[in-house]
Amino acid sequence: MGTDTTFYLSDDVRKQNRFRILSQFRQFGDQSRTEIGKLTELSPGTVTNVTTTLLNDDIIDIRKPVLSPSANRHGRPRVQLGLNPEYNYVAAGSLTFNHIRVNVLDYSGNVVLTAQADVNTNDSDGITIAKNIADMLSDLPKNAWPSKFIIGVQGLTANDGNEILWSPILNDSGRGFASELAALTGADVIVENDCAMIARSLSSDKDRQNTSFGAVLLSYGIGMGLYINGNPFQGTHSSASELGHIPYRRREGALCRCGKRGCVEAYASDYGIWRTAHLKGSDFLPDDEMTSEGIAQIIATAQKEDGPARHAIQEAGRAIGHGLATMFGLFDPFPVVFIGREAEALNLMEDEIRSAIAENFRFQKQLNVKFTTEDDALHHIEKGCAIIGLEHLDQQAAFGL
Amino acid sequence: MGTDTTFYLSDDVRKQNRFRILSQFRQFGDQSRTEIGKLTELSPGTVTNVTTTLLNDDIIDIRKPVLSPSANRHGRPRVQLGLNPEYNYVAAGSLTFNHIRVNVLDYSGNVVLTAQADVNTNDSDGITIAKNIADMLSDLPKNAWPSKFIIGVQGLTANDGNEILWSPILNDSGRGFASELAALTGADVIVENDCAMIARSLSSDKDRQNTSFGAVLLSYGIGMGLYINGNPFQGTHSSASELGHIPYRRREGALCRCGKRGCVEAYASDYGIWRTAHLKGSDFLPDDEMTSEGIAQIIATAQKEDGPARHAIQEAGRAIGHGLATMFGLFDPFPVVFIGREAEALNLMEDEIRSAIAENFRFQKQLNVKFTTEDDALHHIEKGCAIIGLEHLDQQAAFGL
DNA sequence: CCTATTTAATTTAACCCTTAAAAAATATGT
DNA sequence: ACATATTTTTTAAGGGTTAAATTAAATAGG
Repeated sequence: MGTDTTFYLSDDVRKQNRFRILSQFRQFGDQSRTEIGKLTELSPGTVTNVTTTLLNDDIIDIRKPVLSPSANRHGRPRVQLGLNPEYNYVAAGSLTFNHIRVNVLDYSGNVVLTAQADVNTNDSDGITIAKNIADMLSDLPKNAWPSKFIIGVQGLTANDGNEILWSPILNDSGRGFASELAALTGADVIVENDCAMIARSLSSDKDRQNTSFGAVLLSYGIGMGLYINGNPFQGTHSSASELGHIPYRRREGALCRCGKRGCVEAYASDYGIWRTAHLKGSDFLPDDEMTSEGIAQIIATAQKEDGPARHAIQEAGRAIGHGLATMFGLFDPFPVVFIGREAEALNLMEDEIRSAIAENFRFQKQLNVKFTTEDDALHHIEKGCAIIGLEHLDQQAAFGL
Repeated sequence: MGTDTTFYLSDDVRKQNRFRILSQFRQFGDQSRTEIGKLTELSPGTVTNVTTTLLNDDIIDIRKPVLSPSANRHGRPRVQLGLNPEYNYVAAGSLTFNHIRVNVLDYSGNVVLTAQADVNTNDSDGITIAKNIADMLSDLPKNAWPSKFIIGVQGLTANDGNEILWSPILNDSGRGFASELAALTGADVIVENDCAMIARSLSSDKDRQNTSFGAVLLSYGIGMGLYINGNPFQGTHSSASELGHIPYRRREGALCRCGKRGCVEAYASDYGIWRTAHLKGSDFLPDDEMTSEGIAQIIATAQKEDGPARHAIQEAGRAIGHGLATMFGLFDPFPVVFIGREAEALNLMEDEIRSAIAENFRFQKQLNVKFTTEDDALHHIEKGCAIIGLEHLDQQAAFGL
């Protein structure tokens, strides 16, 4: 929380308290000054001072002077304050294989626009992709124009959010769409790893506050977002934590879409499962013949009967277990949330995952890692992006620039 | 740097600036108030205020009013201030296979005592080990008694420094020596991972400020300490980053001292190399027959001629390369510092390490990671511990408790 | 209807910290 | 001695926070 700027005069204290109070509104919604004071442990006088300047700056708003229905029947009623929706806007989107979806949210977090479109991601250049995205905002009134545009993308993104370093769904030109989009919209464009955003979204859950967990996305690829004791993990310069490309079967391994052999992904992603289920050779990379329906079919069949489909799912489980065991050795064990199309087959792979972990992980006899599943990966990617964008606005509002 | 406590009143500002100034002395040694002011960007008045209270608290000291020989010949001479050596003391030690070494340092960082002893680490209980360590302080005058005792140990240590979770050189009772030592000495005892301390020591190097790097210890085991953009990496609850136990040859793998098969360590540690060089079976775990001299012999032979010794070193290189490639996928590539007995054979393994990385690492065509070597692992372990201990004292002096 | 009671929010006075500017201290050079 | 140079301390002003007092705005009750 907060920011670790140099911090040595009282001006910084004021800004810090401004941010503190904005975060309070962000997390718990509309509140009275009294509540803010109690929860932030700031004195009533300070709350008055800070909220007065926030009101003057149009960052917060006075809501109807409703007094909580059941509570305090006596006394002066509390005045509810809340984030001013019109203070600023952010766009939060997801860019997935051949598909774009964008939400625009006001400063208080309400979605004011949702749009989606199909784009040929792999074959388009950056300008085309940027235009497609920008066009989705055409219905937006000018006064609701976003100043931040956060997009979750499958692939490696730079820590500063300025660059996509590698992506399985974008070519070299397509990777550069962010700067084009910034030029077209005038917004600050930030690209983030899809799984990091899922984790960001899940981390706002009350039960995950300040905990460690990994969000594993099982779909077109195998990705992971990781939180360590409440902080998002990042590599030295990218989103990193590439669970999908941990070596699983080095030498004799199956071909991975990254070009190498034997990655976890080559066995555990949808195309890996498809390949195993259809008894194709380990060099075969499915293309158009693999469809969403085909994958759903495999999962359904695997649930019903023992056979190639179920074996494929189980092999995926072993690969994932191997990858998780490796990660547990480097990051310590953490609870795992599975999400994405194949997550619904977790019941079929859980035994394989757990025994692969037991076989590979050291230092602890019995390791009972908690597994859960979540639905709707796209929703969480976009929610994570929205959180990032709104947090940027909060910092801007609190610290100025 | 600093601490991320809640921060909302001017009292916190003062403490923060106190810490700022102490860190300045810690990093650059004796200085005048003017220099402190310039480097910390605090005003002369503030420097006077803070140094006055620090002087009153006996935390800093007035040095001889030497004025720099060549510089300013006119004007009032600067008064050199410095950390008061007698303010407090720390002990910094290393606990390695059958050996203990301890340094006691005064608050300004001077070593005032060095002692070492042999202990049967694997067969001793916690009380015995603690007594052995405490006895090493017997020559110490009471006024130089350490209030912090930091010890670097091979194995997994808890993030809070209170516990050794697993160690190849300690049995279950031995692992508990820290609390016994605290009781015997009255000091706060903190246990830290040996490689994390090596990395801590190296991170204080000016060229490594705010950078990323890994310190790989090649000796009785394979360990690693990792810095990510200037911050020490820690797992969710332990020192983690166990490079040595990344799966390398899962199924057909050689036996590792951790009980599993095919770990990187099973090929790259001294016993792994010994085993390969002596053409022993993959289940053979050498004991007394493996000596320091024997390892030195293998390295010397490998340097001279092609044969089993050199092949063993090269196989070690492939295992290390595999481990590093896996880490690079999870943390992004980082420069590596090799240290420990086998580091001097880096010239014989570098090609194998690099080609194993090239074979396993994705996302980047040409990866030119910087390799360097460093001598005297024990020295760096102890220096890292000393830095930790003194930093604790600085925080105590600045923030009170 | 008017007043006591209760709770919320603001104002006031005191305190702490920082900084810029002025003053004091302490040397050198002539 | 006296002017000059540099370092350090002191002073006054400004900003932030808090505890306590005050003001505001509602309910309850006779």
